[in-house]
Amino acid sequence: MSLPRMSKPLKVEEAEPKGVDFLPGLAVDTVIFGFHLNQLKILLLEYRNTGLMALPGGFVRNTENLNDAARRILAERTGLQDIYLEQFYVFGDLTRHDPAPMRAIMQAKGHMPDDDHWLLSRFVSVGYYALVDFTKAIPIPDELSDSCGWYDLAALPPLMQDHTAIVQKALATLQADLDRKLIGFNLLSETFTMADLQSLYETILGQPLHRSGFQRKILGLGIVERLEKQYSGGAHKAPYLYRFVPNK
Amino acid sequence: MSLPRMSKPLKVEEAEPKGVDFLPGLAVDTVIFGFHLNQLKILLLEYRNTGLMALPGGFVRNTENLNDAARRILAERTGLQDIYLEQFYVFGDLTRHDPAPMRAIMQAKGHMPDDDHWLLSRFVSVGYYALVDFTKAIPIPDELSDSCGWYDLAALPPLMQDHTAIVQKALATLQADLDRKLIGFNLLSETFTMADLQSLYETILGQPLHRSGFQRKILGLGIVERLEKQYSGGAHKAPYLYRFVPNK
DNA sequence: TATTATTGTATCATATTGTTACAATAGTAA
DNA sequence: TTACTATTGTAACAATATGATACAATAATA
Repeated sequence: MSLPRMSKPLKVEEAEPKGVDFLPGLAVDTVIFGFHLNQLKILLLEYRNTGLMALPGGFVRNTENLNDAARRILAERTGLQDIYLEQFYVFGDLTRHDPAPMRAIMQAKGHMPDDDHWLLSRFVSVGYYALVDFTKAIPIPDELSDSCGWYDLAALPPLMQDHTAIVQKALATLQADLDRKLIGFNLLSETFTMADLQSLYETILGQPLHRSGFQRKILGLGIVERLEKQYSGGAHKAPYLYRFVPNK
Repeated sequence: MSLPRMSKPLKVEEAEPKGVDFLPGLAVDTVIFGFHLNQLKILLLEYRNTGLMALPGGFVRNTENLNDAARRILAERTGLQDIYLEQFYVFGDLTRHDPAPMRAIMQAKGHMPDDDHWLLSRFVSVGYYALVDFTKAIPIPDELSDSCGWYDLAALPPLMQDHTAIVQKALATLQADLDRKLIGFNLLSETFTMADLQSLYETILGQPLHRSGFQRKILGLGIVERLEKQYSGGAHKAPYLYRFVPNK
């Protein structure tokens, strides 16, 4: 969650948003997966002058669809455009309500909110996840954040509120959806080797796969086309590059 | 969605709820599946003196967990207790906002709400589904409803707001989850024949299954135990009864 | 006792998956 | 040039799963 940016008519100096512009009590948090050097990564923000790490999140405007809000929030907070986001769970336990981090964030911005300030109230948060090409998705922190960057999923820092649990739930959903949807390809570059793809699957599932069967399975699905060979400089046979063909 | 019942200190006559007791803008709608005579059924309410048909739904108290609210709402509106509900989607499009049905419901109760009444504002609704034993789940309408009963999923009446779309999404989720979870058994009685179970699967999936392979598959999973034979009076071999064994 | 409808399971064919093996490289080093 | 190494693509076989058919074993009924 975040202090949302205002729409254009307001200046940055008035960055304290009016609660009346947003659906009260409803938030969106996004878990953005990337893949690099055989590791799953997620995007985290660091709230300015607080050391608080959080998922990119925000609030839903009165005038926008929920799913559109998720895309806007991701774009505003990380700079990532046109990312397909998928709902995976709604987090609505009372135990997730903890006004302390939000108060710290507001105080770091020079605000001293009353106890009944709308940003300190209970929020139900809709979780979304997305898969992006690590090499192309260059995150840009918004004005609320000291940084916005990739963190190894296997070694996350402590996160604000219940965000660690949100990440775990997103990963579980990703694992369950891996076979049914053509998820993996969004995490790789335009072209990739079969070893790249297998490594991705193994990393998501957390278990090794048989190389021969994996290749046979993927090729049998008819969802990749073979391109030229990749001469990478290694002392071994050069692997083919593949490309995902979506229209099948 | 509904006008929620108040907690005990208030009398039925004061049934107009105070918005301040609930999370504003957030609703829960439930799709309760049953199975009877080879047909999938769902529970629908009919709002009193309006003819409006709706899913059992309601609002989330400030003091309860979201998932607990779903169970409470189902119990209050239909009388069904201790039902395991599962989230399946959040409906948050602007197009679903239509104050007309809610105004009609309130007027039928003798209220004349202002245009800015909280119940007439936009709501984001969390969809939950559940599977219940048709023979044991006897729905009881609440005081808001003329009736609460089972309707054939294949021939639903027109529903309020976007509830038809909510039902469709719930069914799609049920179909997708059928193999991964042991869903079907909640829809049958304690004991059932293999033909009962196969019919259920065929109805949910909307396609016929091969009898031999189905039996082999289910028995191979080790999730049912065979009981005595069922002498049903038909002029044919008596089928065995089976029971679901959850601890496997 | 024959007939009928249904059930449980065997059987075979086919498809899928698990596993091993091996030829084909692309570099490196002798 | 010629081994040598690591990796890749795929064949080959086994094991398992699935699709389809067949058939014996009933419970009632006529």
